[in-house]
Amino acid sequence: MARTREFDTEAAVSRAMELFWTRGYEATSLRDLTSRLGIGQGSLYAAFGDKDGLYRAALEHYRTTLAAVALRDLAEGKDARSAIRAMLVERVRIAVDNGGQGCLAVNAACERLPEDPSIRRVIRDMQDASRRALTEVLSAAAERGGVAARHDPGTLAAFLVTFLNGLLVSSKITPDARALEPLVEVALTALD
Amino acid sequence: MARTREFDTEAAVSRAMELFWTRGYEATSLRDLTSRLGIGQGSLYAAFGDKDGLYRAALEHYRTTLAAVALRDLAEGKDARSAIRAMLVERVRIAVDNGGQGCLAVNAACERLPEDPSIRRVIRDMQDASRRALTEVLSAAAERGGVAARHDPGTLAAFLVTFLNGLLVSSKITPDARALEPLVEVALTALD
DNA sequence: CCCATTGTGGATCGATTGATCCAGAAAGGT
DNA sequence: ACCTTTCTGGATCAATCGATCCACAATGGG
Repeated sequence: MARTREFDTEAAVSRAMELFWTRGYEATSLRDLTSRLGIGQGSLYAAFGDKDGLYRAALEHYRTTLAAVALRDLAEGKDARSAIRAMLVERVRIAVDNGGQGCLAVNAACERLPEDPSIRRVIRDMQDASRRALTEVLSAAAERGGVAARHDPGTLAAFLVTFLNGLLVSSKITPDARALEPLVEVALTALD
Repeated sequence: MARTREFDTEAAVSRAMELFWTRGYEATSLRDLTSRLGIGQGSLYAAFGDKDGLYRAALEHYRTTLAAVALRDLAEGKDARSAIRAMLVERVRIAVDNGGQGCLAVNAACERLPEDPSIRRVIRDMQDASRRALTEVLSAAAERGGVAARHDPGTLAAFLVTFLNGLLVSSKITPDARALEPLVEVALTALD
C-alpha cells in the first residue's frame, strides 16, 4: 500500500472556502492557500488538481454547509411567510458576519463568470435549488390560503431569489443587518 | 509650452470601462489596457497615476454615462410606477447586452471591496444617489395618492435599490431580459 | 530658430503568479 | 525486511504582473 494522506481534506476545503470567500479568487494566491491550509503545494495539486479545482470544491462546500442548511430550515417553519423571513435574515447574518464578506456564490457570479463561463452552471444550479425549495413552500401555502395568489409560486420564488442576491450585494456595501431587515419586510409584501 | 496630449482622455476611459466591465479588475492586465486604448504604458501612468486610478475614472464614467442617465429619465416619467419600471428594465437591458456583463458597480462591490475598502465609499455614494432619486419620486407620488403609504418612501427606495442589485446579479447568471422582467412586476407590487 | 517642458511608446525592472519537479518519508502487502 | 506506491513540502520553473525608466518627438513662448 501507499502512504496515507496526512491532512483532513474537508477541513482544508473549509479553510480554502474562507480564504476565497473573504478575498476572492484572483486575490488569493497559492502561497496564501498552502500557508493557511498547512500543506505543501505538491499535496494541494495532488488532491485538487489545480487552483480552480480547489475553488470549485470550496464552492460545493459552501453549498452543502451554508446554502443548503438555510433551505432545510425553510421547510420546517410553521407558516411560509415567517419561514421565508427567517431564511432571508439568516443569509444576511452570514453575509454580514466576519467583516461583510457577502455570499461566495454571488461573489463568484460577479468575479469569475466572465473568465470562466462553466462556473455559470454551478451557480445556476445552486440558485435553482433555492428557487425550487421556495416554490414548494409557496405552493403549499397558497393551497391553504397562507399567501395571496396574485403571482404564481414559481415567479414569486424567482423574485425572492433575485431579491436575496440583492441583499447579499447590499450587505457588502452596507454591512449592517439592522439596516437591511426592513427591506426584507418590504419584499414580503409581495406575498400579500 | 509642452507637448499636447495626443489621445482623447474620455474615449480612453470609455474603452477602459468596457474592459474592466467585461473582464473585471484583476483579470484586466496593463497590456490589455494599453493595446485596447491604443496608448503606451508611460502615457497611461502619466494620465491616471496607476491601474487603480484608471479603474476609478472608469467607474466615474460609468456613473455619469449610464447610472445617471437612468436616474434622469426617472424624474421625467408620467406616473411613479411606470417610471420606476422603465428604469429597472433599462438597467437590466444594459446589464444583459454585450454578453451579460452585469453592472460595473455591482461587480466592483463583489470583486474589489475586500481588498480595497476605500472603494466602498464610491459605490455607496452611487447607490445613495439612486436611493435619493427614488425617494423623491415616491414621495411625490405618495402625496398624489399614486402609491400606497404602507411603507415610507425612503424604505421603499432602499428596497428598490437592493432589488436592482439582485437583478444585476441575476442578469449575469441568467442573461435573459424576458426571464427577469416578470420579477420587476412582482417587486412593483410593493408600491400597492 | 532655439529650448524648456511635457507626451510618447516600448524596453526593462523586481516581484509574484500558477504550476511542476523531486528527493525523501510513510504505508502495508508480500 | 524488502519494495512498490503514494504523499509531503519546499525548490524551482517560465510566464506574467504592475510599475518605472528612458530616448525621442512634439509643442509654442522667447
